[in-house]
Formats: sequence, C-alpha cells, structure tokens
Amino acid sequence: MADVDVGQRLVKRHLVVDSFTRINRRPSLTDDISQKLSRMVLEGELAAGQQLPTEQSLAESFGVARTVVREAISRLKHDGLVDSRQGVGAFVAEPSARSAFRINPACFEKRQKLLEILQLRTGITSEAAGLAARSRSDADIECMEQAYRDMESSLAEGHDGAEQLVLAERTFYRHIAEASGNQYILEFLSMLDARIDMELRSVAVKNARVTEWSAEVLVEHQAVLDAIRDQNEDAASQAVRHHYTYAAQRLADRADLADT
Amino acid sequence: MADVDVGQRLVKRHLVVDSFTRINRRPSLTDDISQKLSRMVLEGELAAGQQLPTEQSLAESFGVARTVVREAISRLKHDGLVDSRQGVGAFVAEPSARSAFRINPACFEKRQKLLEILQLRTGITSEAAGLAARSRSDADIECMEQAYRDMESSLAEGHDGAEQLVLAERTFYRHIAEASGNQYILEFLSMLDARIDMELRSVAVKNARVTEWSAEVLVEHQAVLDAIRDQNEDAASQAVRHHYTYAAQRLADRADLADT
DNA sequence: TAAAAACATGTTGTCAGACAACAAGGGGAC
DNA sequence: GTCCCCTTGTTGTCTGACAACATGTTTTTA
Repeated sequence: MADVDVGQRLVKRHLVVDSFTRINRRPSLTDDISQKLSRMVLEGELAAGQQLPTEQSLAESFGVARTVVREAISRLKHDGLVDSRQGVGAFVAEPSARSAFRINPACFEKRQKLLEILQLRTGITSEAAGLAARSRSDADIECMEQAYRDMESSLAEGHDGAEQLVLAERTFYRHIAEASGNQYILEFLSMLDARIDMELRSVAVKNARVTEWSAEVLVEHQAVLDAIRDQNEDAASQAVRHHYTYAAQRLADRADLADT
Repeated sequence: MADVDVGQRLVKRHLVVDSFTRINRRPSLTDDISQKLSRMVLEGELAAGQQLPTEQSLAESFGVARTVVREAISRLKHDGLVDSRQGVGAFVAEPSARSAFRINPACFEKRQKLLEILQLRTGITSEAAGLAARSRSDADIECMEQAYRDMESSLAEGHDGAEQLVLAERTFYRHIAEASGNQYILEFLSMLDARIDMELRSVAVKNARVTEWSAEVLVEHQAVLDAIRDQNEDAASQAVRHHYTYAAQRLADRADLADT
C-alpha cells in the first residue's frame, strides 16, 4: 500500500488483483468506483428498484469527476446491475436482469467458495466429457493423449514440474471442451481457468502436495480419456465426476486456504 | 427502424434487444459503440495483442465524442476483452484473460446455439440436482413441490396457461439451485433464465407446442423431484439429464427457429 | 565515444463546463 | 377539470484542457 498522488488528491492505492483490475496494474479511478458501486449492489446495500444517487452527487461524495462515475455506472449497466433512464435517474435492477456472470477472484482463496467453483466446474466438465465422447474426432483424441503424456512427463520431473503439470491438466480439459463442439462450454471453462490461473502462479501451487497426489490423479484422468476414446458418454461424464469428487476431498487437505 | 436526431447527427437507430441494451429501450451511443467494438474483438477482426486505434481516431471514425468511446472501451476492459496502458494505447487481450461470461441473446433464435445453451444448462442443472439431493432441507422440498403443483395447475388451464407453465418450471429449477447451496450455480442459472425470459415472452411460446408436450414433461420433472426427496444424488442428476435429453429432441421439432 | 539527462511527441486518465434530450411536476388559461 | 406551457432536475453527449505516463530523439556531460 502506498500514497499515490492522483490529480489533485492523495489517495491510498491497493495493488489488489481482482476482476476490476488487470494483473499487477494500478487500478484506475473508474476501477475503484465501479468496484465500490457493484459491491453495493451485489451485497444488497442498495436494494433492487432503489434509485442511485445522482451522478453529480456520486462524483462529489467519491471526490472524482463525473466522467469517472459515468464510466463506472456504464459498466454496471452493461452487466445488468443497474438501469438508467434519461431525465429520471439510475435504478438498481432486479437480480433476474443480470446479463453477465463473473467470479470475484478473492473467492479463490476461500475454501468454501473454491469448493463451490469446483462444483460448478464439475457440472460443466462432465457434460463436456459426455458430449466429447459422442462427437470426438480422432484428432481430438490425439490432442488429449498428447496432453496426457505431458502430464506424465511433468510428473516424472517431480516437484519442479508441479506448475507444468497443472498447466497440462488444464490443456487436457480444454481439449475435451473443444471436442464437445459446444462454444459456450469452451468459453465458460476458459474463463474459469483464467481466474484459476492466478492461483496457480501463486505460492500455493509450490506448497500444495501436487506431486504427492499426482499418481492417483493421473489414473482418474486416464479413465476420462479411455471413456471418451471408447465413445462411452455415461462413463466419460461419470469419470469426470469421480475426478472432481476426489479433488474436493484433496481440497479439504490443503492448509493454505482460508476457512471463511 | 427510424431516423432519430441525436445531437448534431441524424442516425439510423435499431430497436434491437441484446445484451447491450435493456429491453425495449433505445440503445445509447455507448451501447452502440461498445457492441461494435466487442464484436470486432470477439469475431477476431482485431487480433489478440493488436493495438486498437486511438480513442481520438475511434471517436472521429464513429462520429461520436471521445467520452462515448471511453465509456465503451471501459466496458470492454471490464470484461477482459482489451487492456489499456496509460501513455501507450489499448490492446486486444488474450482470450484467456476474459473475466466475464455473456450470451448474445440473438443466439436464442438459432437452433444450434440454443441447443448448446441447453447443453450448458444441462451440466449445471444436473450438478445442482445432485447437490440438492445431498443437502436439501424439508423446506426446500416444500418449495419444489409447490412449484410442481403450479406446473400441474397451469397445465390444466391448457393453452392459456402456457406462459405460466414455463414460469413455474423456471421456479422449480431455481428452488433446486437454491437447495444445492451453491451460490455460483444459482447466479449462473438465474442469468441464463433472464436471457431465456425474452424468448418466453415472445410469440414463440404461444406458437410452440408447449401444452402438447407438457404431460410427458411433467413426468420428467416428477422424477427429479422424487430423487431429490429420496436424497438419491445419482438418480437426481440422471433425471435432470433425461429431461434435457428429451428437451433437446423437442427442440428439433420447433418450427420457429432459424437453422443457421 | 558512451552514458546520462533533457526534450518532444503521442496516448490514456482525469477534470471542468456546457448544452441537448427527456421526464415529471406545477401553475395558469380556458 | 383539462390542457398547455414553463420550470426543474437528471442522464446523455460534446468540447476543451491538462495531468500522467511511455517512448524515442536530441542534447549535454563525463
């Protein structure tokens, strides 16, 4: 945390990494304000249907120019969090009006939230595996096998290959998503992976008992691969489900996560 | 489509309903520009890593003020579509940097896209049902039963109850998502439903053979309800999967969808 | 000659003010 | 009571200015 001179004001700036900031870049004022506003909406501090303060007064209370507030609100409008009417005002939208799905990266450090993300991922991935089993091409299988071999070889490198191993696992499931032929599944999974990436690159990976678990994990992945190769839909989605069931158990063993 | 005087220009305005515009409200200039820009990025017209034109030149080429372009780009930044560096420029971000998941509502009218959305929904919902079977409370069951009864009664009303029926079905699965105890599943599903809503309110519902199918559909839902009541995880998620398998078949029968 | 400092240029980030577009309410004319 | 006009307040858009920053060029200095 440092004091940074921004325009005419002296502000505490946090170098947080979250959905509102690109990695390792100082958040802009717009980032700050849009984060604050969307948190207000998301946490119910502003109830649905309630009118937001005017842009003018928001600008004054936040100590920024109206353009900054407008850019922030523009983001909320785009996400369906608020709805504005010219000449009237801006209002908090109904939760059913949300038009985008986001995950706050801070949640990746909380065990409970991580578990829920894992469950979400389970549903998508097992569906993807089933679809892949149905419609995979031979080229798809080759891609998966390649990724599988990468997992094996990075496992052979022991502890040093930990990060590489996790990356190969990601690639493995990306190929499955591609083989499913479903654009949305692919997009959704790659979004999830991007967020998880941050965690992977962190110290957590090195400390986690990745290599210790890898042997058994590899068997789980092989079951997935075999089922897709055999074009057995149910077995494929079941194998994915198995893998994530065990993954959830391993998650419980990890000591680097906050319990709240 | 109409000619509308906006500021100093005369512009063709389309009253489209998409993720960039709230229902039935004229899109603002920011909506237009952000839609155009994000489409350019999404469709690869601007390659990853490529620098965007300067805000100034974008403003000139679009014929709008720089503030409008800035609000639009601000949205893209928030979605992880572009990344800007002060003093340098704005650049198209890697696809892996996406931080939000959206579905273009136009896709709800294309059979293939709708099928893929249905598959995505299948994965999430069957996972939700499994989790719900594990951890549902008695109160959860009561909510689901209520929604189920609503489906029955609106089915009794025949063709007039079509819209009400679809709404009750939504409620039924929302209760399942709630019972799963997974915040993300609930959020994701309710986002999907919000988009589907538009379709429901459209003429499509009235024309679709909803009531004709309802009898068999109801049986499928009951299987889900029973499995969750019995706390049978596998049966619950399997029942959901069944329902969506049949739903996909019914989708193929619908004549109101574009095939492209 | 090579390194360092100063400068010039172009871009994004922020501020300020103005006016247009629009909605809603109030007051007067009829 | 109804209609019309006016006033007021808010969002939408335009314009201009300057700060902050990165980069390449030129000048200065060792």
